[in-house]
Amino acid sequence: MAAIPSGVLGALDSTSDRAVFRQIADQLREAIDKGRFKEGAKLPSESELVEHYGVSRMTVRNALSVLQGEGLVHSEHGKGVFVRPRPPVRRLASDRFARRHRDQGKAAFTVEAEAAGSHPEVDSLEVKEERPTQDVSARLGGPRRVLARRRRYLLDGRPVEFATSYLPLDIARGTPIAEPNPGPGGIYARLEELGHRLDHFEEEIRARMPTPGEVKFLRLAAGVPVIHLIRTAFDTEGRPVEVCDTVMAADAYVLAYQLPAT
Amino acid sequence: MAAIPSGVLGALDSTSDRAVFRQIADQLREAIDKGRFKEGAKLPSESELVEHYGVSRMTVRNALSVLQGEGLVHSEHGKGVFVRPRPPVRRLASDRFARRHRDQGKAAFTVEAEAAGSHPEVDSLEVKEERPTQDVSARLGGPRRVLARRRRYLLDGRPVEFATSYLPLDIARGTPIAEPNPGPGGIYARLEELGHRLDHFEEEIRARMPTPGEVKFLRLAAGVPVIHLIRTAFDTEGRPVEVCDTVMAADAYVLAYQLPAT
DNA sequence: AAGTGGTCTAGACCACGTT
DNA sequence: ACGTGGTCTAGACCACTTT
Repeated sequence: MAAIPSGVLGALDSTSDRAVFRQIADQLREAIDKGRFKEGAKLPSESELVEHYGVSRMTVRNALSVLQGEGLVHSEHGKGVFVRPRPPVRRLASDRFARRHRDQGKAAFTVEAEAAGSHPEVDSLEVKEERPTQDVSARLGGPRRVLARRRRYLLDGRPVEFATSYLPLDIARGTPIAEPNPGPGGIYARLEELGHRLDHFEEEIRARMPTPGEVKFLRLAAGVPVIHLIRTAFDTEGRPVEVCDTVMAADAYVLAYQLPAT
Repeated sequence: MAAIPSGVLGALDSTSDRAVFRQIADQLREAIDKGRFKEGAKLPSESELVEHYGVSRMTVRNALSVLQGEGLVHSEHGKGVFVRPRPPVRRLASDRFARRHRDQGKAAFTVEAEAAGSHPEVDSLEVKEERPTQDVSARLGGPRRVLARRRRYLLDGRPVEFATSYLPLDIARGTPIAEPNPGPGGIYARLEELGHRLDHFEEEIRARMPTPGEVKFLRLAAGVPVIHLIRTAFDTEGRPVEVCDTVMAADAYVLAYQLPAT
């Protein structure tokens, strides 16, 4: 067991009334912030920290779990605890649904990811008719049944987003929208071909900790929240024609919007 | 010590390879989801859970800390562990900076909160000149010094948001913008009076776990992320005239935007 | 085989809140 | 005084990864 290089971590202040595990967490956090442990670097092992600070292992683990909760580090069984690297971030611009981005043969996600040098994938596509939740139904004007399109997006093998689109059956049934692959330009292009010219979108954004199911499906590290985005698309007659419910790994996204000053 | 009512929590599955503390967390989570423990209700005490499941106290605490990390429960020293109630949510609409909302004598936050029946407060106002971070400087076109306006917003005594506005000195120095109270309509009204008619805003949104400082300042419960919003205001000549850096308690906000389909 | 983190036990003492 | 959660110890055994 290697000793911890001197100067990297300090000593405990026994006169302080701050809990020992918090002091240890503070020192590790500071060392990370100051770059003494760089992104992806391995922290001292639990037993090294036990020896360095002269405390029990549970106290050290308590300190490390604080940092995990903050999203600063992640642990790998049998390997160690590492400073969590920041994954590449996907920027969603407010013009991402502009008609001009809809002309290509590929989905917007694919085009954009390849432009950024990433390898995009879409999986777990499910298309079925179902009964909407009360919230989705209300947003769509009260239909009793809807078409649901579910898919998961991955960048370079990492799942980053899980989305479900809901459309009223009277619009979507029997159209390419009900097919797994709706064709070039996606369902928005199909909606316009069906006479529902899109007028605007409304988006609602929340952030929260993920459910255990979301942790699994998005392979989220500890301390990573999700962004929950609900978008409603309106046609030029003011009718809501689609609700898209999206859960995103918060460390993989930055959302950008432009607001008028008028 | 009261026994736990039968039927509320099940028994452990010793044949499962799922860790015991996870099984306990699963059962408590399910009981909360199904409403067997309602918002604000007290969970069984640690010693009750110890007795019910026949495990050690650390195992029970481990289970409870899982739920805390998910933001489902919070603990109060000496009192118990409670299902975390959802605080009232503040909805930020995309027209919140429209000129028509700027005519009143009060700040937008105050007007809106009172309309919603809440008691708004603004505190810890600090106005000073300082050297901007590299990021803020770049967004403002590269000034070496800026005016910084810091304030914290509270609703019904609870801090919900902490914001700092940065403005180039050549615009703000010696104007009402550099005063603690910039007057009716806020700094955007003053900017327009100074000849910087506002054209549009750009907002960037991220979500992450809070730093220890943010936890303290916003009195955040465990398992509550923050929404980090950076807004840049542009005048009609295309010049960035303000950058506002805002950290919000994620459980107190929903952001709403409207996007054009063009 | 050796080192790492993951789980669990059975205690102990303390600080906080209520009765 | 008593029940609550907060902190800490000193072990134990296990599962995973690397040597």
